[in-house]
Amino acid sequence: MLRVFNTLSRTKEEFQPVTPGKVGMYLCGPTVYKPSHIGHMVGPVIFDAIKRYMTYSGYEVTWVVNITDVDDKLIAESNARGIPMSAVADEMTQDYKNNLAAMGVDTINVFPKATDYIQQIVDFTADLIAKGYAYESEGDVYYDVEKFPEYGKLSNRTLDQMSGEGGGTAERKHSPFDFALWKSAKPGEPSWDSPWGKGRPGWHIECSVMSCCLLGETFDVHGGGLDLQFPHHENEIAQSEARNGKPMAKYWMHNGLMQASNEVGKVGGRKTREAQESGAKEGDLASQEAGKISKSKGASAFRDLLKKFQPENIRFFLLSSHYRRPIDYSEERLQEVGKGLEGFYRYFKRFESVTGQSFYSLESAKTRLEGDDYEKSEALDVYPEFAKHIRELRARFLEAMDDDFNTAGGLGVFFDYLRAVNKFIEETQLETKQDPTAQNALTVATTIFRELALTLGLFRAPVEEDASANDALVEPLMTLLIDLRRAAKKNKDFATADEIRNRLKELGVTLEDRPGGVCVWTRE
RNA sequence: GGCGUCGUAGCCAAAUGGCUAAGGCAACGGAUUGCAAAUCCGUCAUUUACCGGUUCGAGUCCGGUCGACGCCUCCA
Repeated sequence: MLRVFNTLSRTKEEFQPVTPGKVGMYLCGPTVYKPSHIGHMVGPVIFDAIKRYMTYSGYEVTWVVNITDVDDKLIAESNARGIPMSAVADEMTQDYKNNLAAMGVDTINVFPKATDYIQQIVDFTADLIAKGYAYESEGDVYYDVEKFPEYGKLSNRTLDQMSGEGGGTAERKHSPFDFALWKSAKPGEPSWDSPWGKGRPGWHIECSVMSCCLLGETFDVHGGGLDLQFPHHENEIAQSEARNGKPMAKYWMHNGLMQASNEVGKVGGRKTREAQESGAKEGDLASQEAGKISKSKGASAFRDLLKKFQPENIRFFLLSSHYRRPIDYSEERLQEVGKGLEGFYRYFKRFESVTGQSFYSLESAKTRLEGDDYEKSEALDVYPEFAKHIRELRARFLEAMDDDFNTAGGLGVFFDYLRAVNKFIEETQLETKQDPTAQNALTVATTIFRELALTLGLFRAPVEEDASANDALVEPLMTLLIDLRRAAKKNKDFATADEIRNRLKELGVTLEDRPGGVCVWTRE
């Protein structure tokens, strides 16, 4: 039984979709005006794992991630670069999608763009005016927050609490908290026709409209970063529920934000504003503090990070803490996680050398029910203790994931799993003995591991080797060196054997002598 | 100022109020090895920032103190 933390109730709830067996999931995607940074990958990777796990659990999931391609920031960027807004949007959308593809986030069903829904946005806005929840003012259309009594229910605040806050010029608005559904166009700005004159959509309306068009008036999961809880998601609720008269989403899920420990300054929050107002005397200090990574300042482009780290390394890192917690970004942390990952890769090679099968080609169960069946395999029962252990590990993993997608707990189980299978190889001496019975048991155990790893989108395919590092000569040269070294060892000429190994190590190549006179090499 | 989150070992990080507080990284022993590497075995939190309370029982619930952070303004 899946349990999900719902921001609306601030508790974990049993997951029961609106329509049995089907799940509609909407994640707020980016405003495409700058290249994405690592913070933009947090949500997609987490919800990718959530979708995979839900699918594995037997749900048919439709996942929508929107692209907001019309916005003040896009207009500013377009002006700054002297190219059309649509060109900026196309370029950054491509960057975003490239990054998702690199990260293996390929489970998103629809990427709707706001500009493809202008007519629906106009209709939606007109509905809100007709129902008395919005009003026109000098070509703009505003949502009248006073008319929606539940305003603030998601972020747990009331209009009274906020009074004295909020701001900007309120001349055109009834209340400073009213927000724009439609903005009139200034000369030269991209615009569309509407009953209120030429203009463009406000920020929040596109999500209400596209989620409704694609997933229905009430869908199951609405996700996004914690920073979107207010005002974005609050406003989406106000718009959608006022228009449709029913709950917008059953479960609201918010992921914690990526924090940068020092390289990116603190950019949000009251301190900065105060610092600015008081002559920035705290500014320098504040910029040294930890703070969330923001695209409005300095975070390096994700595509550059991909040059330094394997996508799987980044994915493993993102899944190594619970999704609702903030996660600190640092290259050291990424490297540390990478060391842990290597143990898995080594095991996959070991598995292949012992059974002759590639881990990546194992056909594992696609659903939990299939897996329940598969784990009963008699090949495993030949080794009762091992069988019991493997089944316990699988149960522990599923238990962790059922409890609000505890990927960190699940990854912990993976390391126990790794030890179990390595130990099994030692105990059965599979590296030096032919033992089909033990090989079968190991294959079953490893296939179950693959089944679980795939629910997180991990270990789907071999990590790409750096093509430039391996030209056709490397393989035969390594074979030559290893043969020479073997001959030296046979003659007890360990000095030569060690020199070969040491000098290769200096070149970044590690030799490992395995039982049976086998020598394996790996490079960094 | 309002609302909220968090504080678990040297670092990272799990844990429906209930058995010995997972796991990773680092470190240190041992097995194995010609020596290594890898792997396995073992050590590494009498205790969850601090103080008090509720309870048969608290990392977990309540109150307070200290500290870190988020939102209230563009954000994933």
